[in-house]
Amino acid sequence: MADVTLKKLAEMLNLSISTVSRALKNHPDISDETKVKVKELAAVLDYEPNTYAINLRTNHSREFGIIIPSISNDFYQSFISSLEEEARIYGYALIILQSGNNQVTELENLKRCKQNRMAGVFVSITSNTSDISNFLKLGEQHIPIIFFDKVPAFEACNKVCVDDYNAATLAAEALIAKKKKHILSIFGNPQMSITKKRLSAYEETFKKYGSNANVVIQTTNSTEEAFQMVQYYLNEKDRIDAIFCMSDEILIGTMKAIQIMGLKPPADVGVIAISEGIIPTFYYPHITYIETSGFKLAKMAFLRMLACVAGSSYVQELKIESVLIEGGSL
Amino acid sequence: MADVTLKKLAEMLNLSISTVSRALKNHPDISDETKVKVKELAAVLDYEPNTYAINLRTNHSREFGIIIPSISNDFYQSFISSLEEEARIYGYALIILQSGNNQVTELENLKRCKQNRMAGVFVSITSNTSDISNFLKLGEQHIPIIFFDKVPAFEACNKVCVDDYNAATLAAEALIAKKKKHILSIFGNPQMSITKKRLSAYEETFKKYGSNANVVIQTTNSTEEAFQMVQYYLNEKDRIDAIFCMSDEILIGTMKAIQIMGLKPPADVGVIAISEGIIPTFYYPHITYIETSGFKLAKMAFLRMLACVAGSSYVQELKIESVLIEGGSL
DNA sequence: TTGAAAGCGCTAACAG
DNA sequence: CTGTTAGCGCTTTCAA
Repeated sequence: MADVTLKKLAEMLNLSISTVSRALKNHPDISDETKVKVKELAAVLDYEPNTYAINLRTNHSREFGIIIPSISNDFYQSFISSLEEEARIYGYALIILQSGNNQVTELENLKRCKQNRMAGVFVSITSNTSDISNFLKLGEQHIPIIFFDKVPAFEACNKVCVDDYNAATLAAEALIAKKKKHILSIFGNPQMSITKKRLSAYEETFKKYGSNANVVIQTTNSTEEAFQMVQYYLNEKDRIDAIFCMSDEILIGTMKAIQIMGLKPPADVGVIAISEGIIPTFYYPHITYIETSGFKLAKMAFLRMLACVAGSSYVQELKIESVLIEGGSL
Repeated sequence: MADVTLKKLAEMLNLSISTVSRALKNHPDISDETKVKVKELAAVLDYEPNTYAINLRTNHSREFGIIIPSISNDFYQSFISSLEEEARIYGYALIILQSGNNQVTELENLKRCKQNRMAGVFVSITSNTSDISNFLKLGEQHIPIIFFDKVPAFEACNKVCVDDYNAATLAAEALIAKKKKHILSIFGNPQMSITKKRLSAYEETFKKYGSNANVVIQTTNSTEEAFQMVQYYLNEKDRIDAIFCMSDEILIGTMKAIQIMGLKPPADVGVIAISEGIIPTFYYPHITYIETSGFKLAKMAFLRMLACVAGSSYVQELKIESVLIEGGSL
């Protein structure tokens, strides 16, 4: 069966193409009688407007691009999942592009977004991306860009991210409230701005409360390293009484070590993490964590995008406050 | 800066639009001299063809749709991640549509794929989808459909999935090899074909080997239920010596129960699962599992899709063999 | 070797 | 209230 087009409908009804077009969109100029006739036939023939023609004509599509280092990450997963839901509700489609944390691929993906004249692009940059001039170029083409999570330091762009100071502060406060005295605190790659922010807020909080706790700060790049590190500290004579994990990755290594030694939180050692929220439920008791939810962030990013698409031209930096979720491990 | 079009290039070079178009695509009719001239200017002005116009003209796009119950699932995540990589390499974009395991949403998504004249669609159906006539309609529009993972029972369609018989057989064989005698075997929703297949292969294998093991079969719908169930069985006098988990979901509940009771695999109880492969590494020792990798499945599905796009019209059912990954928990 | 022209399906300004 | 017309940017016959 060949495609049903406006032309075909028009011919069958002995109307002009424009009348049919208008009738279908409820244009006030068209008589009710005609509207009914047209709509009926369209329904019968299962007419569907040709998206390509509409795109060409209007010079934009209802597609958003999203460029992320990798989809294999609980945070991005929840972000995407949530974003797709919103997008669908508003009649937009979501196109996923992974950069593999590689700047070259990231740029290629950006180019695709430009070529395909996306309605807008969400970006979480790679850890090496410093020059964002290429991203800003899309702005000239009136393609709004919303940076989320891993955002550039550059000021004049739309950003939506987790409030890292807030998250780390909450974690420190929870440890202080539980009167922990010997705390192993494991942070991620010290080069990343996320680590810097969390670390400084964490340390400041202990100072602010005049805590006398012995806070050991360590950094690591992998689950495996965290695993080794925690084993080492748990074997010391003056054993630590709590562990703070800056990320899910670190939490996984930490819990492996705790399990191999046959220890049980919170009695043997307290555990608290900053997490997306899935991993903490894999253990018993659930891990107490500071939530950095991709869901909420996605809702916020999407709202900002809608505003930009609608013409908002000013730039905003939005932050999401975290909350403490008690799991029983601290 | 306004968009650069063929027309603009043609005017600037005093050539016709068609000549410019042909020069850009290396048409043999065009002289080398002209080609160079045109390409140079195009490069300088950063000419980019208008995708919308091309789509309209050629009546197809380089976009694949993928409809899944939810992206929040390790298996789909690895599948999508892998599929996106392949797609990008071949110049295709991937559009994600979640059905939320809801048939109505699934149908809406399908409609979108049709409306947007996707080059092809990958589908993993909801657990309730039985009527796939709507999917097959896309075939009439020459939009190939590849079903993966959760595939319909209906014969005449392209399917790519895990070999469930094989996976369950491997698990049973591993348990027999370890001489386990009292095995709690937890399966998922008994309505789903995946459960039926795995269960029958599992039971058959014990029979085939003439095993005298006491194999307790249970089914469950959630992590929480599995958690309760495992606790119950671990508290019995004649305690089980191994647990088989049909899915990651079940494995998580199982491990929670094992942890709360302070038991350590494999000495206290053996554990084996059918899994995507991420979750088993969260525990120590790693869980021994039968791998059902989304990565491999995606590569296969993509190849099949390319063939279909290229015109292959016959229907195939492809299966992926699983492998046993020793983690140390059995 | 190049150009002219038609047309993909739709929208919208303009004219009746 | 309805029709005519031009045109979005590109591809592709057909003609020169």
